[in-house]
Amino acid sequence: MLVVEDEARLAAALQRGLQAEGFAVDVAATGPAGLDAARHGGYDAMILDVMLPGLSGYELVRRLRAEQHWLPVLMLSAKDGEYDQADGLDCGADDYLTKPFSYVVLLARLRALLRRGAPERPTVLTVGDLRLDPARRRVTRADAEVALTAREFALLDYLMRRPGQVISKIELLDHVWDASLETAPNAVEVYVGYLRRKLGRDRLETVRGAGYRLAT
Amino acid sequence: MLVVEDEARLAAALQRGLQAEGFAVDVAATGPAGLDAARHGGYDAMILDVMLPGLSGYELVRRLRAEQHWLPVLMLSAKDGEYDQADGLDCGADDYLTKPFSYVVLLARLRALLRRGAPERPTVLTVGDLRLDPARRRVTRADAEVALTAREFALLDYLMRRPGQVISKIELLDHVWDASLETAPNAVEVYVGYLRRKLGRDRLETVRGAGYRLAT
DNA sequence: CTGCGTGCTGTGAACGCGCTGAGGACGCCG
DNA sequence: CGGCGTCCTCAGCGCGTTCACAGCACGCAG
Repeated sequence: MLVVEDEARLAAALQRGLQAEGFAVDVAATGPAGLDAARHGGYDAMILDVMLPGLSGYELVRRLRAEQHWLPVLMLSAKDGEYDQADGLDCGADDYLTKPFSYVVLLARLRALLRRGAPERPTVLTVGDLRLDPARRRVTRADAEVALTAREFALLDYLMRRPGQVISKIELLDHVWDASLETAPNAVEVYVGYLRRKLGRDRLETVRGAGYRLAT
Repeated sequence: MLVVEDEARLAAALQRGLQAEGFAVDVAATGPAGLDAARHGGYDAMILDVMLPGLSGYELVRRLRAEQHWLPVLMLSAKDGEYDQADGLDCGADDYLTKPFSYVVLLARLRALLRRGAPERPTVLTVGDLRLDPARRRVTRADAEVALTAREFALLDYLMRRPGQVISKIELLDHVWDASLETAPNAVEVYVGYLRRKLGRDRLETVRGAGYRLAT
């Protein structure tokens, strides 16, 4: 279990309590430290405070999800207004608890979370000011809607699930185009071109001889 | 009555018992199957286990409510902790029973639930100036009544429960048409055409290669 | 500088998706 | 039995999408 909480007393209490339940518990006191620990992996779930020094809980989850980490996250917040529950869940948290909370409730929710297993992928992908919503089949760039054809959408979808990574044309052909169908590799170049025109020139980088990369 | 319970023996017992009381009973054994059945509508109430394969009872109710389904839900759980009660009810369940329970109590609560009727349901679905009343089987557009056939109504009903989302023809065929029956996908196109003529051209958007979306 | 390889893009053609009108099958009612 | 409404299939058409091709731009090596 990973606990990310800056308030020392609460963190210690959580650690003791969870250890008593048989969990192995690590504590991180700042946003960046928490993110690093979560990235490192090996945890079954994370308990995460919203108000953190260095990096908010929201931002932390968003980054984690962007990097394809699907660790179950239980969020804690003192707020019940300004930031609401919806915000937390939208960011990719799996459950949400407002302070003050009963310890029993926390445990129960944690167990539920572990039972449920890894969360499904979030409903919207976000990279920079780019947003892609698979359910609504909508793409926005800086809140302006961008009309994409089916193929363009599928390609961008694939790229946005691994932002910053270089993805080869072959891989794109295999996954975005029907594997069986023999299509010229040039098709990828063509569609990258289309996307560049619609999304902005420098968003998709060419890595000569290797593939393409979505700028983060 | 819809019973969602994965433990086969209990499910069978409930079915028999309820049928003896004069209810028509369908059983679903997994979370997703239960959700689909509940979505499809036509039930007076649902008996729902919390621990389900695929999708927890909590999540199931949450999604159901999010989609504007106000079916009365009686939740069953092996837990009796503080968490489960509160959380089950928070999720939108209407009553809560912990296992093991007496069959008489179950029946009594069920009756109470049915008497009480659907929970503060907004009796109509509203999207823009479109209104659909499932109970009265009526549809109005800008307060003018629109006459729809049964199939048109079912299709619009399904679309209005997920406004803004793209819904594929396959999904529509599965849910609006009888799953068993093999119907040509073209039927969907035809009925979308009918609806467009009656509701206005730009209310139903076509997303080429993906499906249809009800404009919000 | 020339030559080569890789990637970009404008053109245009074929394809196939989705829309529509026509009409047949079926059930309901008088 | 005939009229009517609904459901659904079918075939044709329009048009957006997809993709191949060829010529061009650019980086790199000799």
